[in-house]
Amino acid sequence: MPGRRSPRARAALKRPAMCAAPRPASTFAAVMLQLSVLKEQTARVLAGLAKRHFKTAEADVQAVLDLDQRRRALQTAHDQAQAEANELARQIGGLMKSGQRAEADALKARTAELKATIKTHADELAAVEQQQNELLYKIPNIPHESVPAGRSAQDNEVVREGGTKPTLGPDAQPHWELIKQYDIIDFELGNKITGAGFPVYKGQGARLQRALINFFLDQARDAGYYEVQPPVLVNEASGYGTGQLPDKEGQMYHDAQDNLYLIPTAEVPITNLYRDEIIALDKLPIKNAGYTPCFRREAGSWGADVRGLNRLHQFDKVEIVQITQPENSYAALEQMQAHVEHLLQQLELPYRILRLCGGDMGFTSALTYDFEVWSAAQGRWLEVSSVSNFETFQANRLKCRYRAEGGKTQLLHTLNGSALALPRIVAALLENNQSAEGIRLPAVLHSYCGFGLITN
RNA sequence: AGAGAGGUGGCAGAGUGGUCGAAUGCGACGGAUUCGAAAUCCGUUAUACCGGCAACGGUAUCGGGGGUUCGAAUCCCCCCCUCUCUGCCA
Repeated sequence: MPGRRSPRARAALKRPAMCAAPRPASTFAAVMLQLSVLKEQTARVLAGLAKRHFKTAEADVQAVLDLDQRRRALQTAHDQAQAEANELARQIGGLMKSGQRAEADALKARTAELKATIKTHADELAAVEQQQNELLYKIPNIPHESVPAGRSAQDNEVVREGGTKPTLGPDAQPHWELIKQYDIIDFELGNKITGAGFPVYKGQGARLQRALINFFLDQARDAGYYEVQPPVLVNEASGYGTGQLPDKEGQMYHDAQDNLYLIPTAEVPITNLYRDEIIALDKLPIKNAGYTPCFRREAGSWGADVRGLNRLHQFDKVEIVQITQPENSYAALEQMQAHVEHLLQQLELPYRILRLCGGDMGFTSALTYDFEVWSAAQGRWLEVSSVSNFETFQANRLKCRYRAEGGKTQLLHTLNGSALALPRIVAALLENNQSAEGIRLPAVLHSYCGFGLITN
C-alpha cells in the first residue's frame, strides 16, 4: 500500500536535508527517461493526468519540456567547453614535457576563460535540472487505460465479489469487544509501553498472528515467490527509490540520529534490493515475498472509523513483489490478484476486489486493485490488500533495468501487493466467525494455530 | 565505541599528478580449430547524458561530496562504508 491515496498530502514538495545523504546524482539520469515519455507521448500523458484530476498538468508538462530544451542546450555548450579545456590541458602537458614554458603559459590564459564558462554552465545546468526534477517529482504516474475515470472512492469499480456475508445474531460484538472478551489483543498494555496504535497480542491472539504469517508465507512460496527477510529500517536512498520520499516523509517514523526510516511496508526494502541493478534476462521475473512489521505514523488520520484494529501504527504484513519485463507486467498483476483472491477464499472471508479510479489511486501506481473484506459486526468493508503495477515509475528512480535484445538497457516494471496485511483480516475473522462457543477459525488455519476455536 | 588497514570495471587485482575509462588475470559473449567437447588461439566485453537517421563523436563517472592544479583514480578536507584487533553485546 505504498503511495496510497493522498492527493492533497503530496502538495508540499520538500527537499531532503542536504546533510547526511543527499539525493544521489543518479536520480537526474533516471529523470531523463521519464522525460522521454513526456516528450514522445505528451498527449497520452496529459490524458492520463486528467484522469487523475491533476490540475496543473498542462502547465507542469509544458514547463518540463521547456526546461528540457534549455537543459540540453546547456549540456551541449558545457560539453564543448569541457572538450576544449581537455584538449588544451593535453597540449600544455606536451609543452611542459618539452620544456616550452612560455608557450604553455600562453595557453593557460585561455583555460582560465574556459574554466569560468564551464563553471557558469555547470551552475545553470544544476539549477535547471533541479527545477526540472522538482516538477517531475510532483507529477504522478500515468494511469493504465483500464483505470476508471472517477474522482473518489465512490467511483472505484467493483471487479468481483466473493464469499458470503454471515448473518450475525443480535448480540454480535465488534472485534474491539471480542478481543477483550477472549483477552487476545490488549490495547491498554500497548498504550502503557508504547502508545496508542501499538497493541499487544496475547495467547491465542499471538498464536493467530504467527499462524497467519506462516500461512501467507507458505502460500507465497508455493506460488513461486522467493522468501526474503529484509531490514525494517532503511536509508534515505531507499525511501526515494520506491517513492515514499520526498512526498510522504511525514508518514514514516524517522530516526534522526542515524537518518534511517522505519519501513511503512516491506515493499521499500524488498524492491530496493534491486536498486541500481541490471538484471539478467534469465533471472526474470523476480518474485519475492517477505514478512515484516510495518510502521506508519498516520498523522492526522485518526477518527471515529479507526477503532480497534482498523488502523494501527505498527502491524504485520506479508508482501509480494514482482519485477518483470514491461510486456509481462500486466499478466503478473493478474497473477498477483489471483494469488491474493485465493488467500481470501481459503480464509473463507467475504471479499470484493476494486479497480481504483484515477482520483483514488496512489501517486506512483499505474493500476491498483484493492481487496476489501467484509467486517460483519462493523458492517463495513475493510481494505486488506492493495496490488499495484508501477510500470517504470519506480524502476526509473531505482535504476532497475535489464538488457533488451540488441544490448540496450531498459527499465523494468515493478509490482507489489499485500498478501496479506494482518490486523483487518483478524478483525474480520473475529467478527464474522463469532459464536456462542467461541470464534471458529477457517480450517486452513487449524494446523498453523494448533487450535480451531478461540475460547476463554 | 577505540586503534589500524582499505574502498578501482561482473569478480580478482595493478596503477600515487599528464592521451588512464583505466594494465593483467578470471569470468561472459562472438569467431577459429574439433565429428562434438575440453584445451588452445583471435576478437568483443561498464553506465549515463549531449549531438547525430545511423556509423560515430563529445562529456562525465575509479565509495560520496568539496578543494588544489592548465591537468586528479592519483594531492588536500569532510562524510559514508568494509575489513582486522581491542571493548561491549542479542
